[in-house]
Amino acid sequence: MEDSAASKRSVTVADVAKAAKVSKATAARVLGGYGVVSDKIKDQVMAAAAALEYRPNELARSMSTGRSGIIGVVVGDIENAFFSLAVRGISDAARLAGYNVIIANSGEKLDAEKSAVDLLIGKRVDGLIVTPARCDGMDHLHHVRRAGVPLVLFDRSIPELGVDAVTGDDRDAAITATRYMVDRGHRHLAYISAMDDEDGGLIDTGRISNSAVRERVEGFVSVLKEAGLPNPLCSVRFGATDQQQTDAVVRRLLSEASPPTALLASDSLVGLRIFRSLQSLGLSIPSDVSMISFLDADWTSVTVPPITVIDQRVYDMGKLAGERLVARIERTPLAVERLRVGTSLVVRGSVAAPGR
Amino acid sequence: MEDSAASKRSVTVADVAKAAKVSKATAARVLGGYGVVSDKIKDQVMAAAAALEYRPNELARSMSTGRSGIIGVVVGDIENAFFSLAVRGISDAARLAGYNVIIANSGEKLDAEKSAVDLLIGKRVDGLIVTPARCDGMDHLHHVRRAGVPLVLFDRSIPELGVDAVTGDDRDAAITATRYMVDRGHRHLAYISAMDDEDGGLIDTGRISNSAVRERVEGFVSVLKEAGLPNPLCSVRFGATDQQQTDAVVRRLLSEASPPTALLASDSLVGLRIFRSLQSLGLSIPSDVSMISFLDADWTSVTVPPITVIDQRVYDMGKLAGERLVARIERTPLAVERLRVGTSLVVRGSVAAPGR
DNA sequence: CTGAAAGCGCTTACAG
DNA sequence: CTGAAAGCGCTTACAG
Repeated sequence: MEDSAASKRSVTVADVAKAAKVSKATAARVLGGYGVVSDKIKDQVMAAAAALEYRPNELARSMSTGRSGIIGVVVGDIENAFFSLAVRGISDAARLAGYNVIIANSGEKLDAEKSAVDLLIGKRVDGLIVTPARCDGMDHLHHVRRAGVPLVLFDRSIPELGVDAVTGDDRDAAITATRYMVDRGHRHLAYISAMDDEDGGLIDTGRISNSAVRERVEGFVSVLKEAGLPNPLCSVRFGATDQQQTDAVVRRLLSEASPPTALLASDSLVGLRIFRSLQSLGLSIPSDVSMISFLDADWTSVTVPPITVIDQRVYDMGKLAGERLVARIERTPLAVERLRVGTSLVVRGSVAAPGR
Repeated sequence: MEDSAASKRSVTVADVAKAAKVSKATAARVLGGYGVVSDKIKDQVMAAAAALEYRPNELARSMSTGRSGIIGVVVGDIENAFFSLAVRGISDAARLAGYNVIIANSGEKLDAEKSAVDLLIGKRVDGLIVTPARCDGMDHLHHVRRAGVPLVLFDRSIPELGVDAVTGDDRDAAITATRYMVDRGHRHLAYISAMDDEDGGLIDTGRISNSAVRERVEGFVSVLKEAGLPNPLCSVRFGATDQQQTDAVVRRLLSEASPPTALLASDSLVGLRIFRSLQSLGLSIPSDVSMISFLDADWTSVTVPPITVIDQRVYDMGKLAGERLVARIERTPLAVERLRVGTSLVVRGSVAAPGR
């Protein structure tokens, strides 16, 4: 017990060198696995290192080499299945390339995102993957570029930044899902997102600061327009940030003059909340209200009815982002581009013709 | 584009010092926020730092101070809701105390756990929280202690190690849940876990290497014994690692001479798989088979019927572990102990009297 | 209050 | 193949 109480100075190359009776440089060479050393001496050093339980100080190593071997990832909310799946994809790609990952949460707040980025830059990460909370406000990201740290955007793109982005095909996905519902006869639809409520309702889709949401909304709206349905912008609702807010959004929607008969949920958290709202209102799916949710989250397949979803292949998105960043770190010559990962509609049982 | 292509040398205290026309030491003092500096000079330095976009190199800082400000966390699987919730609790506690968190996955494999621990020690984390894959095989954890790095065990305890552990009250939780089912008349029960199958069936609960599972199984078995039910050990099944394996386990169980009428799932992933297995077998819950799952995962409340669960307060567990580790890092005098976070049974609709 | 020097534990030329 | 020295960017005594 007492032996661990005092945080003793850890054993260094110098200690190993002394024990092995060689110079620091020689010990460092075998311990660091670089340069050339005779087998005999190598064995000596290894034996000494093992005896002393030497563990390299990666901090010092990074200081000398200028590489930390760490990839920084800033996500919106690690508890969201979307992000934890993405992080696994990123981690897998990173590990394969010999990098480790350090994760920070922004809570989708610009301020938190800024400090997370600063922190990671401070730790001298070799590269950064970030899910920008807003596609305006990007000074901190410009700074990352100026600092020469490779950057890949995830899930959302900011063309003005001139960096790679890995996203879904959000517009197409929204179009497919919306059309699917329109084709089944729905004339009153609503799109529901957890984004902060733009006060005063949505005037202009171009002003939505999250590019993924913007493109989905644009896809949604375009289908409504092409079907000749009125006021498509009024069918887009924000603010479904928690169960209570979602209940309010859904209740307000359903008490309108022409209530929607079909709902499109912007992510699986919103989808789950909508499901609960409808359930608590005693409405049944799909006979009273149809719904489709983004993301093939686990809960969507075990409800009654199971939920029709847009499968986003988030793991692949994460993996691709990780691979892309590694390529950048290693200076592979590559044009800056936006990589889109395709989605597909998984038809289950939550959409029917508008009923009664 | 070209300006970011070359990863330019980053700006250092020396650069700022030169621009502010002061010594390195002085610049370092204001930039590092230590020592005393006149307001006038402080302003000069800050202005220069802002102009140059100085960002401290935390690596160098850590080298000098011997503190990294990082807490390392090794979890079984970050995609498991149990761990992502725990990580949020840990992160919150860490952030509050001014620490950052770096997460590594072990996939519940001892080897991966060992390298993750080595890696984190190499990065000179200030402390470590680990979910030991096995409660035997703990050389690497002994080494952590010998290196003087504070360590807190999460979810599972290893008394021989003499370090703090934060766990649930697994035995009591299992007892409560099992009793609940026995009290409703069940005489044939089974406990199902995703742990690797011990070849040859379970002989001795003491040999289960994961203490959380062991204690749950012991609780489960003790209730069966006290109810005078035969062969309690045979009612414990491992290997429900994925859907296919779980289907096999469930099918085997239900085809026995006296098939179980009530199932206890060791975690929410296993619970979900069991739910699907039963569903695909056309069995209904609870009229054909009753079930209870550990962890109040989101899917459990939206199924039909909603699932009766053991609510584990995982966020609190994580927070407590984080706080405890911080206290250790900061040398708060505290006895080594095992902290148990209480659980509660959330009764929903998945248990009924054994029917038919 | 400010500065010059040493040191943290590595790696990287540069000699021998 | 091996060693002595300088340097990475900070902080920390030690002087002045």
